[in-house]
Amino acid sequence: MNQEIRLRFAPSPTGALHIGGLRTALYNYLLAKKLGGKFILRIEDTDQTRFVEGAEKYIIDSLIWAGLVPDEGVGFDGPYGPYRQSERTAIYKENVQNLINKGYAYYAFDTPEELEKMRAELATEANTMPKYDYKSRLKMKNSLTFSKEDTENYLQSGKPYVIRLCVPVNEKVQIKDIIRGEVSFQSEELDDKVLIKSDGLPTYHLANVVDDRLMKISHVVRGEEWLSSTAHHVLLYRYFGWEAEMPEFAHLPLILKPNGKGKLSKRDGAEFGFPVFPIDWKKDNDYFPGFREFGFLPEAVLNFLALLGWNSGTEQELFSLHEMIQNFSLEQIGKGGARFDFDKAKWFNAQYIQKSDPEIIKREILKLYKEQNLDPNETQINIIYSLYKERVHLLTEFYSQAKYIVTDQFDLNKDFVEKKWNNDAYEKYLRLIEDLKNLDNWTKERLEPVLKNFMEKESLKMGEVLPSLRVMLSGTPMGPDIYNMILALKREDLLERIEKNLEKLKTAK
RNA sequence: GCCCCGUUCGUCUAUCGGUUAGGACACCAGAUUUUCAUUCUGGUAAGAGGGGUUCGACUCCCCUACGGGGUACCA
Repeated sequence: MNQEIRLRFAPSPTGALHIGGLRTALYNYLLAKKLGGKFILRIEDTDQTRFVEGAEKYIIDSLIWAGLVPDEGVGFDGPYGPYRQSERTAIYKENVQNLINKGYAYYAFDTPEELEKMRAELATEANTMPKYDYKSRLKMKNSLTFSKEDTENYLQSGKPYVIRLCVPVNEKVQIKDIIRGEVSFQSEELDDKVLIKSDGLPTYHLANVVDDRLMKISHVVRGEEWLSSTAHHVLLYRYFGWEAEMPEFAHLPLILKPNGKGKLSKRDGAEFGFPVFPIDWKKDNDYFPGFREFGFLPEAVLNFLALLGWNSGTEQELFSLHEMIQNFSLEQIGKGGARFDFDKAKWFNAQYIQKSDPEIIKREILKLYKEQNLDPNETQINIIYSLYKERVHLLTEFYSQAKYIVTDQFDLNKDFVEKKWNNDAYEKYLRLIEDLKNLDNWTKERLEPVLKNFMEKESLKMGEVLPSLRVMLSGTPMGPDIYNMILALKREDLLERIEKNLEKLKTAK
């Protein structure tokens, strides 16, 4: 087999792309690039009832943010378009006609009510969910039970109908899955899947097989939720006469909720306090901040996602996209579902903040402050970066922790005020301010003796003075080296700020 | 209910019949930072249970349990 390598990521535009989808895209991208092939974006918009405005653009924007830019697809062109399934209905109809001619598909005229009735009537204890299959199809209204004339008449009448796959009896359907090995189904267990819906649009099953064939897809890498229906897909390939050139299949394990109970869903973000979307998603009155808004670098998200299920077989944890491509293989993907671990995601991000080109991080810092209507100068940005790059896990912390360098608008840490601050020290700090005022030419070397003196004279410990001073300076008792913090501010501003916040501490207590 | 897939430290995982079961996150302790964070060092911690196969099983087979997915004119 010496065919071109082509992989597709095929989401449906029913809402924001979630992080599991992004991982699927990543694995497709990695394999495509590893094998020197193409990465294709196909939009599976065959369900008009679930169509969500803006979702398609969101998917594209997310992929671009993450750096997984398609070679072909919706928004990127290519020789196998259109890449939007809603624009390919004629193709599906033509192909399904071929199936009907060969007797592998048939028309079905049952209304939703009639289907429901069938399920209710046929339900037994041993089979609580009866299917439209070899057992029931001859009891239903379809071209198998209608005479030729009746079928013709029905079709002409303009009444709605669907086209179903006629699944055989007593056949073993085998699937070769790169991740799971051989998986087999007995055909009696399979239902007569709808291929064309009454609105004339295809279902996923038909559309994905036809498109994968026509778009010359070499590998289908998708979520585990598709494993069961792959048997139907194999049958379709067979009936179309394409079985010998079927793509290879790989079904990915799912990303689970942190508590392991079920797959990660869109609502979990709000519940557990972490992002589940790459970038922010606004819909009606809902707003979901994404990884980007939480302060993640895309490289970190990719690295985190890649390792959620895949490993290189070595002890390396940090991979650039390029290294991931070099090392990737589907065989190295685990079979079990992986729980989402936000702590680990943050750890990756901290690593990337430290590793990344300082200019990129500084640009992000500036953006962050601009969003808050602050305009730090270059010197301040440099100070923020160098003082905090080893302390933060999220880019947003460059603002939340370091904004005191740019503004004096911040609250004093409540916990400190209540538990640590003692008003007995008030007078002492007044005297420190005097000492500082009397000191000119501030440098670390000149400040140090002043502070040491102060502690000795007032019999205060480092552990009391440093947090207290930090609170007066920045609002929180934690932070980088105190001298660096002091020197990060202008002398007059600093003195003024300490005085002001010392008063605040006193009155707040 | 039925079908399919899965199950190694709390979490992500390595191991592809013979290892003191390794690494990472988290956690704990010590060192450094005369504070916090970072960093460094060390530590706690795992093969769901039961049967086989084998000289030998985390690795292979079967059963059970548990988890997940599917069972739509949704993808």
